[in-house]
Amino acid sequence: MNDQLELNMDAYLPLRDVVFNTLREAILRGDLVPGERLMELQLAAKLGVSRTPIREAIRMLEQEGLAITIPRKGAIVAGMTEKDMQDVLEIREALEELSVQVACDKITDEEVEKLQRNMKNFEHSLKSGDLKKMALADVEFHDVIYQATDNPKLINMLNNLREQMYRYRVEYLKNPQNHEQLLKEHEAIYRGIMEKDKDAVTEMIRRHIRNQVAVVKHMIREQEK
Amino acid sequence: MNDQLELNMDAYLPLRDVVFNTLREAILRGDLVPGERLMELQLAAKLGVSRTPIREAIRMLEQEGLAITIPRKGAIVAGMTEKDMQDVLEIREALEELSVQVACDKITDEEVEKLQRNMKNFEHSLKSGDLKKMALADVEFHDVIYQATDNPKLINMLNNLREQMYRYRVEYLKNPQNHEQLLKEHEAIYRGIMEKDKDAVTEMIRRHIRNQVAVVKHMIREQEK
DNA sequence: TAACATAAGATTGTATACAAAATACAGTAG
DNA sequence: CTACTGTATTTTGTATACAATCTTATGTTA
Repeated sequence: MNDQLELNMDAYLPLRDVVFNTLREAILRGDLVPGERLMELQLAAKLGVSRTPIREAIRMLEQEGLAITIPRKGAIVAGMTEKDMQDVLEIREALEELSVQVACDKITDEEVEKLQRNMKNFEHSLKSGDLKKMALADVEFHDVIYQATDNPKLINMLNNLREQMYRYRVEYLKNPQNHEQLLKEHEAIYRGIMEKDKDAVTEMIRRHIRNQVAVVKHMIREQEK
Repeated sequence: MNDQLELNMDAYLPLRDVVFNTLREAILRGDLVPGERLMELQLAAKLGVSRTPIREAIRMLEQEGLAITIPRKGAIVAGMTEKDMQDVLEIREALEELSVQVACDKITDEEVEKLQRNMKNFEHSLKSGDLKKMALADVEFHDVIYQATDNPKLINMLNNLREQMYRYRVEYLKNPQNHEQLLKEHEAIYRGIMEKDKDAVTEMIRRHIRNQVAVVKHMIREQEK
């Protein structure tokens, strides 16, 4: 059923990392759905490797919150209830606020320019109608801010939190009603950071996150049926 | 040299979890020092298990930031530079602030009572002079606040962040000069939460964290020599 | 038919075996 | 003495084998 599962052997990485990336993306894309069992032998056969790298990849997924394993019963893809999403967004709000505040202090002129470019790029992507492009452009916009914090651990956490809602993100972008709103918010965030107005930009990023809560929650409620 | 390494086989857990906990504690205690190599065969021999659970445990440590592995070269215990600590505390400050704010909204009367008990317990532990006791009582005090947030992901993150500075925590408590200060801060935090005064308690927890920064930084600087 | 016991099969847990890469080292040429 | 090269050793990467546990199916009894 999951015939999308295919190894990318380009890079000369240990198989555990290749398997980890493959499974991670499959989960985030929704090819592997919450609750689905991750059976070692089955995955090993499908990916053409032995159980060893599969097991190690599962340990890594586990620590990222993407899989849950019950000893001697096996691993399943972690689901996300409405409560889980609320919890994630609560944390994300705090850390996104932190990141824009730090960014106001540390961002360089080049990075501000890059932020502007990526904002415009996002605007273009909305017109293209290509969902993948939009999602990528959105990520790239926020990434400039993350990078500007110069705090690798924070960047890592934010990427992780964002990843957790990736499945719903694409759905969110499908609805053109959200586009104008998103664009306005990006512009306001950009302006705030450019002017290093911490209070304004904190308020903006807060709204930016909160606007996503209701929509994503609604989607989860649909899905849980 | 690390003869402290010993497996605790009480619980009926998969060996990977037992090994993970063992190594984690050894790292946090400082028995395994930053930069030290985690060699599979050596650890397997020392702990009396095969390489398989060792490798899986290392994958888990990696994801927690306690170990770093370079493909085909092996894993080493992750170190903490002054910059790393600063980064951790920056994040911790934001999440501790979040946790007290949420706690103000959600904490129950029983939990407030428990907070008071744990505060007094911490006070007693200071008088006892037992460092382990102090560290535990301190953890228990803050844990009440964490639990009150009713956000398991947040609790997990905060525990993880706190863990990262555990090695320095004990050193911090060794100096009696810090005791009175700590006690005052705990009292102020308790009072703020009891009165649900978000602004006050946010300010207090911020100070509580920041007071640790200078001291811990100093210790790292000593250690890096 | 329902409840249960039991055996067969499937799946995870752990150890081991073998392959590939990295490292250490000895010897040699310059 | 230094730099290099080839070899031996160590260490990690991956696959496989065997054991323990869990699941499922089957059949038996009430």
